[in-house]
Amino acid sequence: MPELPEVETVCRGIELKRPALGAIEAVVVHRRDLRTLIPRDFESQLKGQKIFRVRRRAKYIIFDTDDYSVLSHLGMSGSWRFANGSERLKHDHCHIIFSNGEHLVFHDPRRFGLIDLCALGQDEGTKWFKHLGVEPLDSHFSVSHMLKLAQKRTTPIKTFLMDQKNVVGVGNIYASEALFLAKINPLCPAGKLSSTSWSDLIKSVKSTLRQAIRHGGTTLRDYRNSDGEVGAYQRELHVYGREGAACRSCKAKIRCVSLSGRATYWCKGCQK
DNA sequence: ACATTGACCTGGGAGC
DNA sequence: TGCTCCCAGGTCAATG
Repeated sequence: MPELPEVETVCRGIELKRPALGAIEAVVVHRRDLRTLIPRDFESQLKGQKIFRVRRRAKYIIFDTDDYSVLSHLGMSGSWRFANGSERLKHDHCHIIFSNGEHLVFHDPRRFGLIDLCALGQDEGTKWFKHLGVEPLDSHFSVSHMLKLAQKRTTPIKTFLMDQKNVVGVGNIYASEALFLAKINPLCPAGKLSSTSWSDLIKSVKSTLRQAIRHGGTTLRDYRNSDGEVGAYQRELHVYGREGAACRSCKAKIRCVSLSGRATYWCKGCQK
């Protein structure tokens, strides 16, 4: 479910409450077998640690503690939420219990999510981060960089944009939305984009993601922030999920095609 | 190296 | 009500 704006929203929500949490009193793992196993010594390593920062890299949430960086990916259906008591819902797989009584709970029906641990600040060297591309809200996401990466690539630009080795954080919703805003056909081979098109696309990706963050992300079904609230960006979507509806710009019918097995929404009138 | 496909897992909605 | 089928915001391994 969650793309960059949703993950960013969760990070900010947790960071807001972080100063009041105190130290980790206990960690309870109910189910270890997520996308990979939660490390067997996860509970003992984190006990007594204090989280001093919550940050994001790509679609990963990172909790920096005294000695460790906890890496968490939400997969398609994962969430972290604050809970008061030790309530345990179906698919709650891990509770982190703080000295102020708050519980931070990882919930993930499909178990595509991930919780892992590395030494503090060593995240960039892990297998999860090693092959990640540039951050889309960073200055390194530039025309020259993307032109070079896309050189001779025949894969559709929409697929290229979603490949985390190129640029991170853009998933199925925001890829369609950014391409619509940039007026670029999602099927266009990545290597065929001119520098003008790349310039438009980079601006569109940045503004789409920033807007979505401002709206607290997109909730199509499951997504909730750490306080259990839904996002609001679903009301702003131009093409995603709107097959057959009239384009907000040219009134043509929004189309849906499958690219690399993912539903891809676009407007034939606007995106040449 | 690159492009494409299926697998991972569960739940919800559509159709019968 | 219940069954089957298809779909879902992500990533990775396997295949040409």
